[in-house]
Amino acid sequence: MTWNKIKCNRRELQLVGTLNGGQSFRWEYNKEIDEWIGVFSKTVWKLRQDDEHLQYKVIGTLLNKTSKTTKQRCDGEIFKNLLEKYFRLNFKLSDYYKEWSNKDSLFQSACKQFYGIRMLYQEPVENLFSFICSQNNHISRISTMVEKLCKHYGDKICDHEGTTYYAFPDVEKLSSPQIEAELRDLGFGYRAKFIQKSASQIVEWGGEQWFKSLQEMKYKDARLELMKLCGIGPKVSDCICLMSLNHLEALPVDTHVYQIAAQNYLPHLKGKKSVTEKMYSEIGDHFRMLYGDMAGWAHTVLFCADLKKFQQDENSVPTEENPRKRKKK
DNA sequence: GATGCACCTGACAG
DNA sequence: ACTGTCAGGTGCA
Repeated sequence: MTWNKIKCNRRELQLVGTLNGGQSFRWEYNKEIDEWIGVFSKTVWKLRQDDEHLQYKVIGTLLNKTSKTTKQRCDGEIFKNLLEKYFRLNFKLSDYYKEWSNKDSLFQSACKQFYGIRMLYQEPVENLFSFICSQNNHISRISTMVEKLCKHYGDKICDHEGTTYYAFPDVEKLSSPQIEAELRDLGFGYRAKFIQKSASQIVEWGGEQWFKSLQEMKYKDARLELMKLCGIGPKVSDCICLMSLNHLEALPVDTHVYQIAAQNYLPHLKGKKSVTEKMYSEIGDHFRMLYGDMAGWAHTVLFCADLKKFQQDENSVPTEENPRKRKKK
């Protein structure tokens, strides 16, 4: 099978920063051949880049099994459209980088090395349960937990080069009562209850339709609605708003973002033990003031720069302000 | 309404 | 090999 191509240069899309920046936990990079393999939309994808294109192959898919209307279009443009939507390629990113650079000198210096960082447009269900797993947790363990969810409760898509690939399970499956005990046995800890409980709440409130209504709501309303779910607080709620509900002003404030904010913009917040709700909204509002209505996307670029900075600084001497970070993955 | 603390597990540093 | 620490937070007292 040959590679399909979408015109898109490296300034507009940088795969490593976008796929490995903590947005999705399902992409794997093969260094030897410079290719990515991953799953979204019940489809297994291989991706790579040249200077002028994003290249892709569809390794396997369940789409033609789930709907007849899809089947007719599967040979055509459907995969290209899915990919363009996933990477939000309709946004001219370099224009936004210019805009954010003009508004903020820190962004201006950070973005030089970290161009092409895109906000993925993810599926709400996968996004929500992945980030329930993310709380108080390492990226490496989050990835294995997400894979476990897929392997045990998702539909098999295909085998490829010795690995079996699974779609992310639907909410109905995760809502069944025995799930909590099963997930505990699988090592999910206290998150097991959150997953089962949230799933049944979502089913009760209308499943996919409920997510659709959240997209149509104002950001702040959608945020509060999500926080009614068990195991979803301010931070995870903002992750979901930003990454799968198209509320690009949503801005998740985690420990990293707090550090960045206190270090560079809001010095009076330095040295606090934890992020209170008041601090949380102060930090979010500051960035929204600074960058405007796509502040969440802009802050993700800063966040990536921060992650990578620590990876590069691995051999440097840790200080109190910059403690030794654990290796990601 | 604000603050403090327990929470599952395993990856990683010492 | 063998620990202690702690991670992209949240619920509950």
